[in-house]
Amino acid sequence: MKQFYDHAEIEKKWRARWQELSLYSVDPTTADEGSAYYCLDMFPYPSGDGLHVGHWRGYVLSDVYARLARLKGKKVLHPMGFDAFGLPAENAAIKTKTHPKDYTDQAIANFTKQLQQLGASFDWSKTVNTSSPDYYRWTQWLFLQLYKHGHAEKRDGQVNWCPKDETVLANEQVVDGKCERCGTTVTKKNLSQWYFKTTSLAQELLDGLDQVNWPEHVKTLQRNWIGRSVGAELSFESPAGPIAVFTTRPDTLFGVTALVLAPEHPLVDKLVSPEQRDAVTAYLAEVRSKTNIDRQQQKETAKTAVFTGAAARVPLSEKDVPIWIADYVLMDYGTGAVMSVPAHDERDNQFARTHNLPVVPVIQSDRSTVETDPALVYEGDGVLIDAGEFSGRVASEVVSDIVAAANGKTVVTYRLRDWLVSRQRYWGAPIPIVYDPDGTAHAVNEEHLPLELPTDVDFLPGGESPLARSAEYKERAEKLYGKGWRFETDTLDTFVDSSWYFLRYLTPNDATKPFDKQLVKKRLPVDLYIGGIEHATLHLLYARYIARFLTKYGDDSSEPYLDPSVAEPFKQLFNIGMITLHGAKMSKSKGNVVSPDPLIEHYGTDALRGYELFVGPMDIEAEWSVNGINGIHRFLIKLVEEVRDSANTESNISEEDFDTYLRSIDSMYEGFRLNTVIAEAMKFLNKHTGHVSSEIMQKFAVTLYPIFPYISEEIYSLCGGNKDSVFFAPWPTPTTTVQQARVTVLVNQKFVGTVQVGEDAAEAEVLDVARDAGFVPNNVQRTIYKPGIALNLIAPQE
RNA sequence: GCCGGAGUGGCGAAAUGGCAGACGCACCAGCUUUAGGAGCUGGCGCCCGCAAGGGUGUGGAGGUUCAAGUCCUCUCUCCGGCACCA
Repeated sequence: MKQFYDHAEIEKKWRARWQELSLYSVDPTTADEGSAYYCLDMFPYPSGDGLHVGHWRGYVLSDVYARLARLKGKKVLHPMGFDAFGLPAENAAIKTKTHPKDYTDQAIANFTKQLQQLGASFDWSKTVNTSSPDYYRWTQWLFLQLYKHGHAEKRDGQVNWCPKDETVLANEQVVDGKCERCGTTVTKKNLSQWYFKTTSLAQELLDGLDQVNWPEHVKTLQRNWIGRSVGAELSFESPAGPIAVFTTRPDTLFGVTALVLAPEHPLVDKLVSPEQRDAVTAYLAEVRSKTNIDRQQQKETAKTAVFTGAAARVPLSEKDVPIWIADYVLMDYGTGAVMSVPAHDERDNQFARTHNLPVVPVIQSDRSTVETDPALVYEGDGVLIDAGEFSGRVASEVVSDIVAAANGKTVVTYRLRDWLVSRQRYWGAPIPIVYDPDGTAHAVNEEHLPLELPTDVDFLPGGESPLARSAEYKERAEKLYGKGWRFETDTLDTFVDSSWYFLRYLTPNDATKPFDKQLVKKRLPVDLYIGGIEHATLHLLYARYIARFLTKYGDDSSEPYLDPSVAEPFKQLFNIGMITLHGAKMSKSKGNVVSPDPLIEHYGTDALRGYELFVGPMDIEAEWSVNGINGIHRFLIKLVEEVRDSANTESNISEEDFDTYLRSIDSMYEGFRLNTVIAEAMKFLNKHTGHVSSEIMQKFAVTLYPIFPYISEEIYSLCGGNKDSVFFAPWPTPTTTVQQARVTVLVNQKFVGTVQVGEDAAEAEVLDVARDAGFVPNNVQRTIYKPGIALNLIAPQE
């Protein structure tokens, strides 16, 4: 049968035709607001390993929606580019002793070729490459705008350090205490680094989630990551001055038995008494030697801590409590100081019991009144006891009174940390900062952008940026800015590159500005963004932050860089389920990569596209098994055979039949249920084999085109489709009216079947239809009709 | 611990509260054959039965309803995320 479906021939023919017609190249300026459709893939990191069948799934999915939108009359922008800076290229280059640029350019060439095999409708005239100076000059420009508005700043702090990659990492890049890229256990280091102040937009980032059509679990991940909590800041007097304490439970103030500071708290040194000096010094040294992992593991064990020798006065109660230092208190959350209430907080309780501090219950509960076990912690609500003038009142109801009486203020705190963007690596965009001879930072002049990567360096990592070893880079700074001036030698996190690429796709070659504000307003937000869940708290958060920044701040005038309508850049997000093999994500290092090449060779691109979608629901992980592709292939063969036969067959397909099919797949396409779209198409063909007329087949081909573009073109043209390509065909619309209501027929309260009737059908009409369907017994005495829902027939029992 | 999501044949999975298992894979039987790991026809949840047919069935226990995989309550298991965040 194969001679009738020569996929290689068909693909070759139509690929050439598409090329000739420049079908997928879109001028973004032509669309009006209503017809613009932006279908975006999370752009890939071009690794030398190439594409596997897992990568395919997302690109096929986005292509389906790009083509579908086109058939429905949209002016579709469907670009593809490369997130080309980053560690893997650098590491691969080190390993193979090539330059990262050569490695990357080659990988991009290879990727491009492989992406073209997909038969996807990418507009390659819009492509971007983040490692190209034409692109990263604008990444640097972006940094300078953030700097100008106080959103980029350099500061000392304890940072996550990956000893293997020899670079710092952002909080989001540390997963389970390990480096997201290489899995090495992350350690701490004190370094002066550049940060973007994501925390200053935390509330906006949280609120914006309510406006986007994203999967609920992704929104939840971001909400958890931002981690808003409302509490109060109270001031405790100490010998070293007032100490601010953040708490979410001001109602437990009277139960405070200690004040605990983070080891890095600035007042530690001033507070320590001479007798405790040695003990504190030893403890701080011990803390410094611990990794994050060590520190976290104490959660289950005892809490280490040391007494400072000083005391603090608790507001309102005016009691004096000891001041301790413990590493379970984090300097970068809240104020770095915690009021310890062991009776009503699990951690404080562990701490207090380890160090023999008193446990004082101040909220009455069944347990605390009856029991005397200090290990019992009651975190719920209740009536206050031993709480001065507040005794006898309900804890949750006196929070604001206590805050006011203690001269505190209500504050909101976030778990989100600022985004650490410095990297001590070579293959990234140089941070456009120059230091004067005194070491003061200055923005690089915009006319000096792009600040290009020096090429005269050995880029082996060594704990400081390879850029610091470049003689040329040093000379360049002095030449431009004067003797003793030097450039910042760290490079930017690659997530900065990818935080704005979707803006650049509209004007990828504009040498005068990073993006066109008016065009962006017209084309964004992105209508459909497709990518993996792994970016839920990385890329998606960073890109939202940058978009927020650009819509909030502007050049010199009051006008923002971007129209506020783009504050949420991704209107709809779809998370593509990963393809696994033997339960694991495909990767070359695990050796479980399935290449698409032999499958394309044997079954064709269309069959592989279809199978990628048919393996299961698109948002669910799917285990790869090659067996199923046969079924898709057989369907395509049948399709071609049907076309061969259709010239001289009489159709037995009513308009209703086709419309029923059409309505089903329409709603399935809408709901991303592409596995069932394919199932419906199979069902339709199976049912009507031998009886599909050319006319119906033409329409059928259009409905299959988003998924199977090559074969659809072929059968469309064989059936007399009179356009150059299905691309210009209209999406079929139903010609018949639908029978809206499905009415249930019951006899003596017992279900006998359902009938389809018009939405506002009268009882008599429903009864007629039910009788025709054989549901109505002869001896019906009475009928009860709930319009549009159920028809109950009462008949005497035999 | 907190927050999400999911449990349906041998497998991937379908099912606006209305005849569970569509569609496909695998398997079985028969046919065909120019070889088959090709094609065609039929069968295929489980139990009883030669069959017609009957019973039973969507992790478990209750409930709502004429009717529940679907809605409600409780519960078990698995997956994902966050977690010493005050």
